[in-house]
Amino acid sequence: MEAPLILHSYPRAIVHFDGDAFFASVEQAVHPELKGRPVVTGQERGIIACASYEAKARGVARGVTLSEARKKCPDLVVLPSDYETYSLYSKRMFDIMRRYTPVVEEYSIDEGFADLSGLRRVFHTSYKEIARRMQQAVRAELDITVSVGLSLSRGLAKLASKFRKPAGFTAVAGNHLHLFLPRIALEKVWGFGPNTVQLLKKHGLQTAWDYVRRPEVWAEHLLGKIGREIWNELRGNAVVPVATEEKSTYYTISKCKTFAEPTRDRDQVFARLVRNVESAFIKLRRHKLRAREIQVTLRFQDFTYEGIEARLHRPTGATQEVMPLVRELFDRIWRDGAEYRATIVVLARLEPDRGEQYELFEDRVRIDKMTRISGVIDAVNERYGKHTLSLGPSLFLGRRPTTGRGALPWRKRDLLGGETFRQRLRIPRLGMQV
DNA sequence: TCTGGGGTCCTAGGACCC
DNA sequence: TCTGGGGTCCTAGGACCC
Repeated sequence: MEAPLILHSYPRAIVHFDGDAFFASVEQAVHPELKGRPVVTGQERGIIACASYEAKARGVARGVTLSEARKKCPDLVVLPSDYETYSLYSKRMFDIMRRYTPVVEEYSIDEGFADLSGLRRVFHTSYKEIARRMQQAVRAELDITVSVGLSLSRGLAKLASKFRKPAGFTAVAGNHLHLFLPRIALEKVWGFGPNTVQLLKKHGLQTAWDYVRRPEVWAEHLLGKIGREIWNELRGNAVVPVATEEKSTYYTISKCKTFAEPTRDRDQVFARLVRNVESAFIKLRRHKLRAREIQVTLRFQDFTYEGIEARLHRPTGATQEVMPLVRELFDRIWRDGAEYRATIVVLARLEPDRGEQYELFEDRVRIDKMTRISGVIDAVNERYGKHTLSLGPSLFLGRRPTTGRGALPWRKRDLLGGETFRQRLRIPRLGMQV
């Protein structure tokens, strides 16, 4: 038999706080006249990104199209997303949390963790009371609400904060786990997605409690490392620490855009692809990174994909530098007559952009020039809006299509064959024909 | 849940090398 | 030339998250 569940109340005290309908709440805080009204954000995409609780009460949910939402709720207030303001509120929220402990993890824009372990003496009060003060401070200073969960691990704290929303407060002490976990369905558990839940149900489990009652080795055997971690976290054994250092860099940067209408028009699709490439590179430069690999994928009407990737000879942050290559990749995977639904660009093998490193024989003047052009484009777009200034067709139309030529495109999740082909190009030198 | 956009991490299996 | 065993690195793809 496994070790018993922890019985004392808080061997560690981890708080999870989760902004309630964060974007919509921030809008209501900034525009108090919107309080009590059904507010949604996401106007720019035509799909609801976040719905206030008033809107949710009227049946308006995230992901729904605006036209549908308006049918349900004619007096809906629809706002464009204002990420700058949301980020500002997010920062203030985390600053408030850090007044209580430096051990704060910014998990996403609207949720985070804090480790209060050992702070009862500092504050001369209980963990519950400290967590409540944090929650109240956010409400008092930012005029938005957060739901708070207090428990023994990140995994449990997260379940607790979801248990009551909005403005909920749920503390689950070690001696209450046997009351809490049987009320948590498997699909609520952090880290259990649809596939895992299905698998666990096949083994006769229904709740988080069923899961932690199985031996640890059983969990690990079935679900691997993740399974063991979740098992421990749910039993109150905090195996995943609250990570304070901010995640400063990316492994990949991707941009993906679905068309309003599927199309067979080659120029249309290519134009969208170019726009994605530009967006991806803008983000890349903003984070002072360079890419060594680019992947171009087209999505068909039936949700299958076809893509190609190329390793760059030299890491770059200059959009123009890869445009001829993008053209070539596109030409290789394009299929006449196919109906396309989206373009996806992924920049990978990112590395920090620390100054320039030229290799022998590289055209230093040209590279400098392209880097400067990118800088100017960013500055203009920063000031006048994204894509105000973008690349003209001449920059990428210079190279002739190279369709055919033994191209072997890959198809992900090919429903017919089930085989995966991936074409890989190693480009010895960037084709630059500006 | 009929499908929006942007990420991360883990793992099995192949390539390659003693 | 056939047989082992073991280590490392890399990659594709699955699964999950907000």
